[in-house]
Amino acid sequence: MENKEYCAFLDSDIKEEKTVDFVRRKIATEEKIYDLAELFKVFGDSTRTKILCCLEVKDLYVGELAEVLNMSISAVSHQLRVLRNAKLVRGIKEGKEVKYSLDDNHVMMIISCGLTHLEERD
Amino acid sequence: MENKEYCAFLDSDIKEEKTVDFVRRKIATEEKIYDLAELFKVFGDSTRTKILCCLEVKDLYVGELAEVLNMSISAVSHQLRVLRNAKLVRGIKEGKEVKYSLDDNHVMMIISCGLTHLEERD
DNA sequence: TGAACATTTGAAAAGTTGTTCAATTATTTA
DNA sequence: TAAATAATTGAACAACTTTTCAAATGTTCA
Repeated sequence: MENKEYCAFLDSDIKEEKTVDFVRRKIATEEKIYDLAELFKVFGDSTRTKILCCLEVKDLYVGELAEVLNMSISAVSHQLRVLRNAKLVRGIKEGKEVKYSLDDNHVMMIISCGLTHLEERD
Repeated sequence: MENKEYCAFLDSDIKEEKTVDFVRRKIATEEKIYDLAELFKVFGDSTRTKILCCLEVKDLYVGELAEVLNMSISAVSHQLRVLRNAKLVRGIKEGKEVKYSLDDNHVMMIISCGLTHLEERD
């Protein structure tokens, strides 16, 4: 900074340094960005996205989901665990069966946002 | 359907069949869900999400992004291509350098949706 | 209690993704 | 024109993900 009026070369160096620091200071924390990416990763698989779309229509048992998706019950169950861990769906035991439903209303908001982008993009 | 009043066993079979068909009919097309998952996959990596957060603060050159993220220029460039293909960012050549910016305003809407979910979840 | 059913779980195989390294392209400037 | 700089690209490797298969868990009901 004290070199400002004496040396144009150093000055431009300092300016660039500032841009980087400025951006670093303004963006969300490392941790928040990591969590955000983890959340989107969950939406980033068409099996899981399809499960979410199904559950928006109607709460469903694991076996029903498997039938709709044309997939093995085991594969669906594995994906349901991922969705459960991300708190996107919830499973409630009803006798032998487990009925799944969307866990909160942001799920469909996020999906709608995505669909809007797709529509305006193409 | 014509068995309805004669056979409870068959009837419950038919009901279950209907649920599956109902859900299948109501959800978005296979293709739309696939595209949606592909879009979210792009957000599902913390390097890329961080790039988007940086570009929200300020348009930046590839080298500046690399410095902010503390990554190689090559790694950043590879990720910028993914973001470009998804039409989330745009690069404009300025001499030797390329200045990147967010391609549309849904990008930050999608990210905000995600952040809101995270905040209300924890 | 034991058979039948729905779901979950763990491990392995097949496929995908992200980073690195080296080479290439494109632009500026000496 | 040659050297320097910024960015892109392709191939290879390591790390991770998704599905499958087999086994385990938990619940109902005969």
